[in-house]
Amino acid sequence: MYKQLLKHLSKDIELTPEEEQEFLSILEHHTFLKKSLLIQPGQKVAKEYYVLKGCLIAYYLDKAGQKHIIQFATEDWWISDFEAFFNAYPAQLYVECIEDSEVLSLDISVLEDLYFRIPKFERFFRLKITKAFVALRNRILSSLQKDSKTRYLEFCEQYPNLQGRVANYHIANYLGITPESLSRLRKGLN
Amino acid sequence: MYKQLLKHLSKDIELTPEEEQEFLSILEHHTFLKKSLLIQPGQKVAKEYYVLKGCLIAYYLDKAGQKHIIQFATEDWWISDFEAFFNAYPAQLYVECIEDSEVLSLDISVLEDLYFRIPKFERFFRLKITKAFVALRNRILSSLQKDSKTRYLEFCEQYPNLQGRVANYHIANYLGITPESLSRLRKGLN
DNA sequence: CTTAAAAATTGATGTAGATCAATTCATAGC
DNA sequence: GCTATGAATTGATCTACATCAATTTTTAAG
Repeated sequence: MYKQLLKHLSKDIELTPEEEQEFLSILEHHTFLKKSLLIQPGQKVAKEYYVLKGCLIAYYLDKAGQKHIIQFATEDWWISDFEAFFNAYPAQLYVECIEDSEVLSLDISVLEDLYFRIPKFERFFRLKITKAFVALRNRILSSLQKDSKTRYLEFCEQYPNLQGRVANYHIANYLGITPESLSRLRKGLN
Repeated sequence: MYKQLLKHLSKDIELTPEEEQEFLSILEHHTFLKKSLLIQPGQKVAKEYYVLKGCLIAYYLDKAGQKHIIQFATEDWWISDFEAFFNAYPAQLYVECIEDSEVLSLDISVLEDLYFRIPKFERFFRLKITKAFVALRNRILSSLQKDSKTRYLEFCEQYPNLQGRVANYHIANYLGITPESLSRLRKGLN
């Protein structure tokens, strides 16, 4: 069941079988239906989520109250509300399932405790967020070269397995354009 | 001399005097003149840099060969080429001084070694990059609400100490607009 | 202080993509 | 299968910002 997850961990850190078991033991398994919310503003406990199956969207609200998609997460992705780590809440996060999904969750306080006992996990999550940082920075770069056709093509390349699974208006939101513009843009690609 | 840096570390981790000394001992001190480059493509060794004094710009190149500013770093900021950590180089980074600057550097391989000996440092840099991630994500949010006047005002709020130190064409580049547009936009603010 | 080079401003014009409105297409519930 | 609701497309128009070109202002060097 969790073979994929352990393989995923083993790319960055080497764990003993006991450590693997310890990690698995602090995870909680959930199934969420399409359209349900994993994270929403005002939630008391911060968690890390690991997607086993299905697809999630992370939305952020800006000051104008607009939702913006900042990330799609599918199988084998981690997603979390990093602001919660610092008890700082300028922006507000929603995480919504757009497909029925299976997810593992990990309470931040339990995770912090694990970091102290087994620093290898601190290493794992440091590497993970560093990669996320790089990916996010590349998104800023591509948004600065503000040609939306190129950005759409990059999106398709980057998420080939999302074709047909994610609504076009979600993709448009992610790209920062309107659904109408995306529609015209796609038309122009044939 | 390094009081500020130690204070900075102590916000996130508690170090013994010996650990503090060990950390300071692996740092190298440099002074760079205005317009010199700390990091440029093709550089063999990856480093972390800590700005003691002055101001640095991190530029990235996109596929079209255009430089885009993705970050300004002043006193007490860390800056580094995270892609180098993974030996992956899709994007190319320049870090340039726009003022005469004093900088401490830390070799990545030495740092990795330190992580194993004293995991607290892994913790420190995990927290640091998590904060950087949050800041970057907020930039994406503000770039999605693509009203450049608002974005400029946010920039001014976020970097109040850069007023007059950074050229307007650098700010325009950072915001993803032309210097002409920034000029008109600023005019409209009076 | 003078001069050259770089930065900032201003003006005129063009364009990508927004907005608003209407229509067609797809999906889900009965 | 039919109907209702949400998604996607298409068209017409508008606007923020880009681009190109010229001018003024600032900065740095001799």
